[in-house]
Amino acid sequence: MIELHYRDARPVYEQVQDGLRQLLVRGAILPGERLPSVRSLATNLSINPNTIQRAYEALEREGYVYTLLGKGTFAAERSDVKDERRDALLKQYDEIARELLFLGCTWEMLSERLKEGTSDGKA
Amino acid sequence: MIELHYRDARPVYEQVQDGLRQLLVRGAILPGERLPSVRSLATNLSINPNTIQRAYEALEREGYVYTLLGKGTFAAERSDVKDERRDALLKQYDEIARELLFLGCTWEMLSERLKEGTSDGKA
Amino acid sequence: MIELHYRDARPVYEQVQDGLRQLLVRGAILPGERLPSVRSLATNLSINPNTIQRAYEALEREGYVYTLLGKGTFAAERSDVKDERRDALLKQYDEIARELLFLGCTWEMLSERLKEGTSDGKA
Amino acid sequence: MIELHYRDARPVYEQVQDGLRQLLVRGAILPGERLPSVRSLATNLSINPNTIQRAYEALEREGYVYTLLGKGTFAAERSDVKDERRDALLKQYDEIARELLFLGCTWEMLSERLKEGTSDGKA
DNA sequence: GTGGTCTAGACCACC
DNA sequence: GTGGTCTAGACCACT
Repeated sequence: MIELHYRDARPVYEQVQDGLRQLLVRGAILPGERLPSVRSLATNLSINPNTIQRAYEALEREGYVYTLLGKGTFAAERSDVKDERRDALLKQYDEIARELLFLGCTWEMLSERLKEGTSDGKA
Repeated sequence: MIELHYRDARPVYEQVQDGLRQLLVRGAILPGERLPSVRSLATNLSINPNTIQRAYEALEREGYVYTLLGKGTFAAERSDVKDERRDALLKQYDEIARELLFLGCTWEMLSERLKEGTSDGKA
Repeated sequence: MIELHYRDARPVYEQVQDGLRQLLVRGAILPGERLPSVRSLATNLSINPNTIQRAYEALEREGYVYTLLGKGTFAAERSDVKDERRDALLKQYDEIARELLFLGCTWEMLSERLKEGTSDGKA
Repeated sequence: MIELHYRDARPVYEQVQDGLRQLLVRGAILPGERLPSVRSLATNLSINPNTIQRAYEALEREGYVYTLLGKGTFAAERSDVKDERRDALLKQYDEIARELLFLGCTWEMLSERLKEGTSDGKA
């Protein structure tokens, strides 16, 4: 379901978070569907439940999932959220990029960072 | 001192903000030095003082200048706000880019936005 | 909805900002819900739309709301911006306080400022 | 000259930074006076020169000292800097405190943090 | 003189 | 309809 790379620079919880987000965005997990429980996913990936917990919390913060206490974690209903979130993020992206360009960063340099992030982070 | 382009997509206050930031980062305005007063710069650029005020406010939030009531606005003391700020911004940049990539944005698309920002308009 | 005190030392836009933030944090305005339009809230409180605008702008910077051009301003989706934001602010708080204490401020003095902020005026 | 506490939660470089700042603010090191070299202070305190270096950099960022390449690090000339810096910091302090109070922090809680920071960080 | 706030009213772009 | 920008001009408090 999710691939982990321990040689990766990115922390494990971030890899879990990204993996799940990918599944959610691509529709592999449908709105309303329950995500695997923290403990089951932990044993499945052979990592600490705390790490899974942290990823779930981050995803909830981002609006992709919601948690019902004692019932589990579920994929967020409205996929419209994505569009709104994307627009809001793009606005922030532009603002930050604008300032970085003045601080000596070239757009090529920033472009590079993007490409690195795309390649599943195996770098 | 600062050039304004009214045909530009970017709002005037942002052009002022960028222009001043450039002067600050490049050392054309030295740490501790007083920036032109809101009113004088306004008449100088033939725009409304409110617009200058807004730019100064943003620069203060960003940490490039500080302001003393009744005395004026001054370039920040610390010699390397730049590096500190750049590191913090890059972190945010990575986080936002990572989520945008999963929200369906391609890195080519984001790269495109960067290039546009380098030249002139924000559109 | 929001009470304004014109005799207050705090500027009006800050009172609006605080009032809305309180409603957002306490859940009186739910995530995703639309806030009143700039103009409607302005007439409602009998103040200028520009003042409301400024408050909305600040809240967006703080992460409590996001805005869609031509559609309106909405409460941020993520359920716990609060916790995230509080942790970040506490870190900044500690850093600033530490330096202030060395700059000759006593903790009693800073404590005093806090109490003043709790009740009404900023003075 | 400076006391270090290894059981302290605060990192060593921060303790060095605070210790030196205290000496500077209290006038034990006068404006223009040379601070001990990175290496000599390092051997004196029996810690890594990198740690000292980091503290010096932080102090320069804060405006308390300046560095002449190859000559050493010196206490900043104008003690007026302190007042301006203090005012700027107080403004930030008020703003952050204001938001924290809305996020569920009580002023008693924040006051506590201040007191802890005062007691030489031995907690 | 300085910055900071507020108003009234205009115009634009987007939905 | 919505938010976003800008102007003109006023008033305040601080130095």
